[in-house]
Amino acid sequence: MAGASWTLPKPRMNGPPFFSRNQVSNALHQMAVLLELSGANMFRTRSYQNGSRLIGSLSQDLGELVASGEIFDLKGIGKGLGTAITQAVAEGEWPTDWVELHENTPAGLIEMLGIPGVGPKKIKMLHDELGVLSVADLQEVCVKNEVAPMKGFGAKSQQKILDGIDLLARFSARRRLDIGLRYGQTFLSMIMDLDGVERAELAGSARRRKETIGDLDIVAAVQPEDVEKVTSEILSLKGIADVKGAGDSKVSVILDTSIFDGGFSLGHLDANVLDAIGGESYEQLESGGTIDAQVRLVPPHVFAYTLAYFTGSKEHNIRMRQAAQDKGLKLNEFGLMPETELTGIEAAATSLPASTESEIYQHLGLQFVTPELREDMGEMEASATNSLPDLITLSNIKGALHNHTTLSDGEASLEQMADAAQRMGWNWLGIADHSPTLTVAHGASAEDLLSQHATMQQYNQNWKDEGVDFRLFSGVESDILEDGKLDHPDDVLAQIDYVVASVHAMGRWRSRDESQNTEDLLKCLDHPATTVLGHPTGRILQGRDGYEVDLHTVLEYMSEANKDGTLKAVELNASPYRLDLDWRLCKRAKELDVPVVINPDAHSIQGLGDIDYGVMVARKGWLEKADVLNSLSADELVSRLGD
DNA sequence: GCCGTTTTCGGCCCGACTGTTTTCAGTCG
Repeated sequence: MAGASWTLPKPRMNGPPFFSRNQVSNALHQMAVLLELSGANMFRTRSYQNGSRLIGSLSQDLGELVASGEIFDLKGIGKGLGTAITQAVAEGEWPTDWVELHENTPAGLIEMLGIPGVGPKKIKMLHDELGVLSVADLQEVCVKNEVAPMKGFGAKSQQKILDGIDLLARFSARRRLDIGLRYGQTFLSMIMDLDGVERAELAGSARRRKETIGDLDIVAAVQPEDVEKVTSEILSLKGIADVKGAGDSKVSVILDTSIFDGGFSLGHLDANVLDAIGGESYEQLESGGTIDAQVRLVPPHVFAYTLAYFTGSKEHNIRMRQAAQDKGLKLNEFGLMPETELTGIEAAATSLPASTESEIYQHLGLQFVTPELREDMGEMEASATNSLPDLITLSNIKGALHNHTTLSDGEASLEQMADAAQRMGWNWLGIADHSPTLTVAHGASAEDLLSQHATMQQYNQNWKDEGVDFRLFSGVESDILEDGKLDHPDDVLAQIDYVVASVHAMGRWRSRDESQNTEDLLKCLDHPATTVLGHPTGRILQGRDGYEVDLHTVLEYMSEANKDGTLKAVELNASPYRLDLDWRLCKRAKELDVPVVINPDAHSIQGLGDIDYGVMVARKGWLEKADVLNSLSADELVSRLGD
């Protein structure tokens, strides 16, 4: 939890609204965690959690909702939370009890929540009875054998805590989507090949394409008489570093990189990213990393239910259960059935049959929800009214605008990149090398940029003459400088096709506050040459948070600008290290009619392949073909870019 | 703390697993 401060946000404005959506959402989330630790009623805790999600994904202006009192109309915001939020937003003051709870909760207790097998109740007991204030304290009292004699604990619990602390120190972090999928798909294909496995699928957050993944869940359909055999076959697969447990229905293991045939390599990393995630030793860290995996073995007739259940999310499952309840049915990982005396797998005998997840949704009168959307972010409502989006697919992609060549810090030449794009079946490719200010990335001079532009025009003419349906677009990734200025003279920018404007001076931007950063981005968008806002927050997953910025305001501003016919698009940076725009905001961009462009930000030929991750996130963000510039033909793009 | 046409109280999703107990509490997903 690097960087988590656990103080309530400070007001950034001098008048209302004193706090932004993100700040209120964060405050509610922190309150939920702190309430949990204080032993509060779990349903009360959940209210804060729901409130946090609700406010965080709000599309309306929070200041206006508060001013008009409509905040109380939101489902999930009642008298308590509504009053607290109103006080904060309108007056700049958090409720006294919120402040006190923050002041009275030692930061170490929050950190202890990360230890597997240790939850709020145990932390509270350890704190109250042994005075434990931190993970280090906890380790000490365990070693001194002071935990085992406590009521409700024992020798095994004490050891489990010590193991958990060890695990937390060794690899506490979640893994990025690309790494998780690499492990997941490899392990899955090994399991599918086993004798006795009839079907198997990746479930969990990997299947939902979350940007990071905690552990892998795989569901396998196995006849009961084969379970024992399959279990032992799984345990003898390569790549298993440790076995955490193996029962009748579940095998729990830890995988390491020996699972990969060709060894483990991350490929090219640009200097910026490498710096943020810990330098040269990073690849070594990843190649020594592990990931937890659970395989659920279930009879074939309950497979679809178990797959749906373990795909989650938890929030989506809750909504599904409520939908079942509304029909007088009970939904669990074994089936969808009328209330019965039977429990567990026995009750499955009374379940409505379903061999696919679609049938489960059908039984509930719902449209099938694709796994990426199962986050309770509006998909249940859309499903009920048969209005889920027709999501973009990889085959809709005809090109991308933000890629690098050897002119700045890319590994491949213009020719090699163009060739690779054609082999991927693309019809066009945009090159946007770095601008002069970014010296670490060998930012190209105006002269070199214009020379590259001339070369591209020549190639374009040649392809046209040869009847090849492929075109290059010349852009630049311009640094956003002080006051939102761009990094080349206007007359230079006017000659090329487009500008991707991105922030790279992260030190400065991260030290400033949200309103100032937002203001500078808006100024930069005012420049007529600015076409695309590149990696909008500058975050590096597992590396560093982005700079503070109110992207809702930025997107609304872009939306207004687009009404004049000028093109202001937001980038969804497809690098698995970034995935920035966040999927939660893709949906907002879509609602505002701000075009999204999925950009691999490729620094090599292989880097173009990162488009896959961009499409995954775009789908998770509800984007359809028409919402994304990548689906345009070269001619259509020319007309969108204007003169 | 939220919710409600069985509405101002009494519910709130559900089950497995673990380790502790001797019928259950805590944690996890």
